[in-house]
Amino acid sequence: MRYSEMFLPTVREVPSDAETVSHKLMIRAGMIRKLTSGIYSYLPLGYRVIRKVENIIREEMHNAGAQEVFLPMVQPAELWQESGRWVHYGKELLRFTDRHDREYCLGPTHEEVITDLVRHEVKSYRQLPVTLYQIQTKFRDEIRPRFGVMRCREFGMKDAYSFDATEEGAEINYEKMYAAYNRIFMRLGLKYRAVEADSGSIGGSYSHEFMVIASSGEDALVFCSACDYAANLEKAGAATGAPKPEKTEPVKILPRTEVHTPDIKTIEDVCAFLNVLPVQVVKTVIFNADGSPVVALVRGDEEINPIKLKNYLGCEVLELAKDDMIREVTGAPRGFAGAIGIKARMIEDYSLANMSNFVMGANREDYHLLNVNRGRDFEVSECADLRFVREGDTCIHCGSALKFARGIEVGHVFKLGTKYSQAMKAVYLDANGREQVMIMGCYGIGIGRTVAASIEQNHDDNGIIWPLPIAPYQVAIVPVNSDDARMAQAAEGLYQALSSRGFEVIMDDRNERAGVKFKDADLIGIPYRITIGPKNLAEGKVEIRERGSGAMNVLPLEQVVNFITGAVRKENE
RNA sequence: CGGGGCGUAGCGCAGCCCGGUAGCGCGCCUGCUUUGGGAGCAGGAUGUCGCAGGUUCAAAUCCUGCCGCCCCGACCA
Repeated sequence: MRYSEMFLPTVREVPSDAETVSHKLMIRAGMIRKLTSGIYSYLPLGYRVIRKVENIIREEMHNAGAQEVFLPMVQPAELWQESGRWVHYGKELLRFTDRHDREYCLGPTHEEVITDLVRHEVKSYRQLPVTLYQIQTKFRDEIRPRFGVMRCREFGMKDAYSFDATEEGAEINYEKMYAAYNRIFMRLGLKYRAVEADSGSIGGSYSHEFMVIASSGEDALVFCSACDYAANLEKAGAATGAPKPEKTEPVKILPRTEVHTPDIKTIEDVCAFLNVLPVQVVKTVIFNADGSPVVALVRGDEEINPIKLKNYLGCEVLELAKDDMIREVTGAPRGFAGAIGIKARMIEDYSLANMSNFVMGANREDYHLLNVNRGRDFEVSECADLRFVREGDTCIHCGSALKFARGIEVGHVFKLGTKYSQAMKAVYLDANGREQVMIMGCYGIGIGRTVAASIEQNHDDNGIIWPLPIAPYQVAIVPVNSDDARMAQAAEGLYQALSSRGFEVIMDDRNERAGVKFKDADLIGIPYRITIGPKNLAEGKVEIRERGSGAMNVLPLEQVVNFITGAVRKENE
């Protein structure tokens, strides 16, 4: 396209409310504009990239046997009441009423709608399995939208849903999608990692997140330095038993004593006051699990991972106990809780395994206990992995050291099981004529977020560096001086030649100085720039520069088409 | 929802403390010059100073209320 005719408003100055590189560059490159908090318009350049990503996803979905549908965004409350999420989804679900006072919501995801569709049409095992997907705008009323399209309220998402008659079938579908996702993110040219994840409010038995590695990422991920284990920090399993140097002699159990610790509440304070190390202290944390108190014990230098605890308990809502509940179970204010005599269900983390003669709250205001020992002083019947792993911890699979990285979650695959099909009665008749509940899976990719993640990974000081498969245009033609008839003519010739062969080309025919054109071409990240300048043109030559590597080639006009064809073909391999 | 900040030309900002004709840079329009990394000169257009109310002879500036946006936290596929 001719630049002079394009709606491509690039800006030199960075908008003051942009924080991340991708947000700044998407605005500067004229890809997006904000309408209101967390809601963005895509301009032509941005939308071209979106469509490229969508089409790659479409191809791989079709290869994986999924069929495209298009589901409503406005959904009736009844459906959500049936699944139970009208109550549980919370304020992220934007609800409203129509003129008849009927209740609706904007779809933040589409399990209910798709389950409703399939339960009406699928009656027999002969019709299964079926996998459907759509690319839709979702709305989630995020508490705090940020980072441009990375975490916004209205966003484009590809979501696929599989329905199977058998567990084995569901597994196969999950594997198919997992493989398709790997192909998608590979084709998009992203450095990513698939990690084990918690399934969160979508529910279901297990899931993987696809994380694009980026220092600006909102999520922490953990991976093994030796084997291929990788997990979300929330999910990452800690090796059982605290790593302890081998002990030669049995520990002498010392008599328990109570010490006065006025206003000493945190582990840090306790350690300083009693001159002990955090590894000699047991942290006693009281939670409110669906209204009942639950006590979790962990070594003083570790942190409780509430998601692990929640999954262990299988409760609906888990939060830190309020002061009155703490007083109720410990008889003391916050800061002095301990295991001895506490009135609640108690679970200890594996990190307590080798501890003896440790420090603990006394369940009495301003007192702690020294030389507490399990068995003698208290018993805990339940033991589980409750703590956050830390960098350097041992891998639960191979025992090597774990490493940390930051990532942007761009895709998530869930094995849902029967959570929705059960609640919404999506059933079929099996070969024996018996009614069975369908087994579901769901698989999402955030489109806009994927684009932003790509920019986070592919940019320099001058702007975006698009990987060829998602570049909005492949080639930019820059005649250094558009007033010069010979340059303009050469540019026009190349433009026609490349366009007619199916390449996507921007011809910068603006009456701007060369510097401006170069800056814009760099900013919007076009992979190949063909510069037509006076000296080279006098010899019938032009210059081709690669945006990413900066590699430069000067070659005769008539070889340009071949060069670009070859370069694009090579990239696609 | 708690804490903090901001709202003045299309964009980025100054002016506000200490009330007195609304400014700068970029962009935009016109002309001339210039033309390989965001040009120079000359001329020009553009504002209900977020909204509402109050104080005052006089409010961008002081006071009250509201709205919007951003950041930190809590929360969350």
